[in-house]
Amino acid sequence: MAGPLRERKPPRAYHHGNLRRALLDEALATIRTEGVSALTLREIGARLGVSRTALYRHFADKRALLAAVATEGFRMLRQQTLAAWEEGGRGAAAFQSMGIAYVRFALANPSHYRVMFGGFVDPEARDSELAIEGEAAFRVLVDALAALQRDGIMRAEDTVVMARFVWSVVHGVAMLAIDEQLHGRESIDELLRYALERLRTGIEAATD
Amino acid sequence: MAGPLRERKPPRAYHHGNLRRALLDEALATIRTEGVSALTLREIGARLGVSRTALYRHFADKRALLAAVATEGFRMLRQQTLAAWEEGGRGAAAFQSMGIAYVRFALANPSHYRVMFGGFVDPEARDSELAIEGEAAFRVLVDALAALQRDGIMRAEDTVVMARFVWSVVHGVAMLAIDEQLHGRESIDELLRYALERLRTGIEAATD
DNA sequence: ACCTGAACACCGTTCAAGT
DNA sequence: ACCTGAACACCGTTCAAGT
Repeated sequence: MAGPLRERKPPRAYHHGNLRRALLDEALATIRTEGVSALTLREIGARLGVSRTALYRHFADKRALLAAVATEGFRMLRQQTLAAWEEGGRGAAAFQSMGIAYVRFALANPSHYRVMFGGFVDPEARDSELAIEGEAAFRVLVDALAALQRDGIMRAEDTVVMARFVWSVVHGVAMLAIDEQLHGRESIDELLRYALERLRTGIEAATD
Repeated sequence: MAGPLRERKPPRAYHHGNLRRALLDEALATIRTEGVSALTLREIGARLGVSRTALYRHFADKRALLAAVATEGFRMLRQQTLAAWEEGGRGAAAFQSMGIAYVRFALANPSHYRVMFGGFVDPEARDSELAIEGEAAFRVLVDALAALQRDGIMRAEDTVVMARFVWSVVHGVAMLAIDEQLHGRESIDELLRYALERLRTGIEAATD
């Protein structure tokens, strides 16, 4: 549990290169392995062979580091769900793909996801980079839904409320999966498949 | 941010009474106000006018305190959802009431909810009190769903998978609400109403 | 039994100083 | 600019000791 770690770089050498990126990666790895409450700035520095205070050149404090993790997470999430929507052909099938991409992101990046939604960053400053990225990620979903409504594929109800509902479903599945409340990958896939199908029958426009 | 707090009891006096309960309540209050990452055992002790180490008579360590919070949360959740189901008449309407009771519990007890699902307690020991209470809370949902399936009200699909889906929906709504990703209580109510209605059209048996 | 006080090995953060 | 090392005010936890 303890034991001397340290070195990986010749001591006394400046870090040179992208320390900010290295700090984020090291933090992500620690969160994934030990959980976010076990994250310490000192150990991150030690692992990178860098002074304890070097980090403050790149982040104001620990909260700022976590905010950066969350911001990056929302950006990745937006890109991946948008790619699924566009590459899937922007139709009903693409909407399902978006849902799969969403949960897949959470499973592949549990550290990011936990920080994004674990209550570690307060959603204060409405104009912060974090808030902006969060909004942008949500807008991908709203826009896709609006397009499907225009084509008469989805029910013509309040788009934002519908989008929040869809978000709740995939967020719920992702959270339970990360929390290990579901048991095993197979069980997660089965739930996701079922959820997306029942979501569809719940919000699709009647075809008869 | 700092400032001397302390006292509330004559110093040097033994606590007498239910210290365990007092410790839990103080922890809950701090989590609600400052967040779980700001919870310190020393401050809990100080607030109760008790030694820093008195806590170890009732909990093995900080994780055990959090586990107790989570366990209590699952017990309350089970009682409240079960009450909604039974008092609602065990039908389709009662099922909706269960959903409302679930989200209401989360909103009324965000400290409990955050600890239950925030990744602070590892879901290790399968036979721990925590795991048992968690299973019991989930079983209320499974049993209700099974009853509705027997009456032909719900689709005759895998009950556990269906239950996990329903859980995902209410869990997603609850989490987003606690995270302040929705904006305001009115918005939360609107989403919950919509979600429960679309959940119904998604999983109810066809009536024609 | 239940509680205390000192001690230990940690934290995040600041700040004067080095290159 | 970017990094260091010492220092400060905190943590969780242990342990001998008190009632």
